[in-house]
Amino acid sequence: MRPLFHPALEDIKPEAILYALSDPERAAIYAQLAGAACGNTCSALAELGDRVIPKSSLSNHFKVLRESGLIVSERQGVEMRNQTRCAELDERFPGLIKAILTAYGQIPEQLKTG
Amino acid sequence: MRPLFHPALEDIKPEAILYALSDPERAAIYAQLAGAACGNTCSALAELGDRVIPKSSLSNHFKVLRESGLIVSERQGVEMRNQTRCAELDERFPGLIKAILTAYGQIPEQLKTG
DNA sequence: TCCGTAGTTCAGAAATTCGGAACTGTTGAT
DNA sequence: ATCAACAGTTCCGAATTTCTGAACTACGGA
Repeated sequence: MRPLFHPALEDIKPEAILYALSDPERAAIYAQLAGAACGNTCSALAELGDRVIPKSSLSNHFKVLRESGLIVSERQGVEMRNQTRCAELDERFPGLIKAILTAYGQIPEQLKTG
Repeated sequence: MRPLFHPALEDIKPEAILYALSDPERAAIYAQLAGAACGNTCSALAELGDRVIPKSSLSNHFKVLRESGLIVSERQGVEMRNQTRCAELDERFPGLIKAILTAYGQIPEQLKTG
């Protein structure tokens, strides 16, 4: 497996963020991660709405989120822990993530103040 | 020519907004409109960066912006006046547009306070 | 009526997305 | 050591979307 790519904070592009979150399924995954205290695995999120997301699609969603700079993924044994880069991102693009999650009506408690 | 479709405020979807602005060219057009006091025409924006945007592409960009709810277009004689729906949108998705334009580093004066 | 201008629509090529099947890497059992 | 189970990735073909030149429509002026 290829090593996972994570962009440096300064290389994160707004268009990549917007693109990644313009897919409601990905946005829901991201919102879920933003709400989870600890990192979440891939398969834990396979069933967000009514449909079951195929695992290749899910894997791709995580890749898009990761490479846009929204999340960090780290292999932990057989599975993958995924966490948001909220704090970092808010520094680079103030208010952006919060406004997007609010627009989707998915703002988690942790982000409400700030 | 078919009548132009504009979604009602309550029908505007966050994913459509994000998608529309995830294209840097469209975002630049939108930022330009947001900065212009009066509406702007299509062809006035044909040359934003270094490349000249083909007019069919430009027409499509405006269509995407319009149908996502970001702008209103109105025929005025032979040309088209385009205006943003900033105020309305900010009511529906507080802070979203401002945060996006800020992220792109294109926040116009009019939006800086508020 | 005929021409020029602004923008839209059409259509085919190119690029992207989706998802099943095969594969990789890790853990635990025998 | 070998095997099986599991989490996730990669591959690749089908379906969808995007792009843009060319044709077309709509309006205004001469």
